[in-house]
Formats: sequence, structure tokens, C-alpha cells
Amino acid sequence: MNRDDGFFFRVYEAVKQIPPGRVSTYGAVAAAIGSPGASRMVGWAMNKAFSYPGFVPAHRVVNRNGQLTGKHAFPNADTMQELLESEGVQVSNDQVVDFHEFFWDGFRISGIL
DNA sequence: GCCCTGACGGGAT
DNA sequence: TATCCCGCCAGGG
Repeated sequence: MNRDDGFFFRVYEAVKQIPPGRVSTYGAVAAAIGSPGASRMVGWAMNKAFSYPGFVPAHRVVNRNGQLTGKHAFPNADTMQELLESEGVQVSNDQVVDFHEFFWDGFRISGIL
């Protein structure tokens, strides 16, 4: 697992560090893996995350406004919201309630870069 | 091999 | 404060 294992792999490793009940953003993940600004790619990686072996909590990644912009990539349009609520994150109108309080940015670059 | 697009974000206007 | 614009990197036509 080094910087040559692929951009996607690094994204998954970072996302898997997000603890249950907390959420992060595409930009934060991108910055965590050493590619600030590549937030778009992070989203693309999440879309492909379901075909990746292992569990990747893609539902814990939302955009900077706390909106569930990637809900359409899930089995059902409400799956993402239900997963978040089941972890204690309140969602209203496709948006995380009190996003700034649930936001998590404690990525450990250790083992990724 | 070129062009377009995509779960975004930040700086400029 | 609200919009617009451009860069980020990979994949598909």
C-alpha cells in the first residue's frame, strides 16, 4: 500500500478511516491523500467503491455543504441517508443536519502516502 | 489519441 | 454574499 497502488486505492484507505457516526468531505479526502483539488476524482472513486472488495463507507463522504450528492450511486436513492441515520447522523432534505458538528478530518496519513 | 464528462472545491468576479 | 470559471485525474466513446 504505497502511493503507487493507485489513486483509487488511496481514496478507499482514507475513507475507511472515517469512524461511524461521523462524516467527511471529498475535498478533505483528496487533501488527505496528497492531492488537494482532486475532489472530483474522489467522488468518481466512491462511485466505483461498490465494485471494490471490502467495505468502503462511501455514505460518510458528502460534499462541503453536507449534501448527499452521491445518493444516486447507491442501490436505492434513500440508502445513503438511511445508512447515515442508522449511525446517528441526522439527515434532512438530502443534507446532513449540523454538518459542522459531525465533520471529521482526523485522517491518518500513516501508511497511505 | 482527442474530447467530454463526472458523488467537488476554491479563488476570482 | 451569490455566481462563474477553471483545475483536479481517470475512464469511456
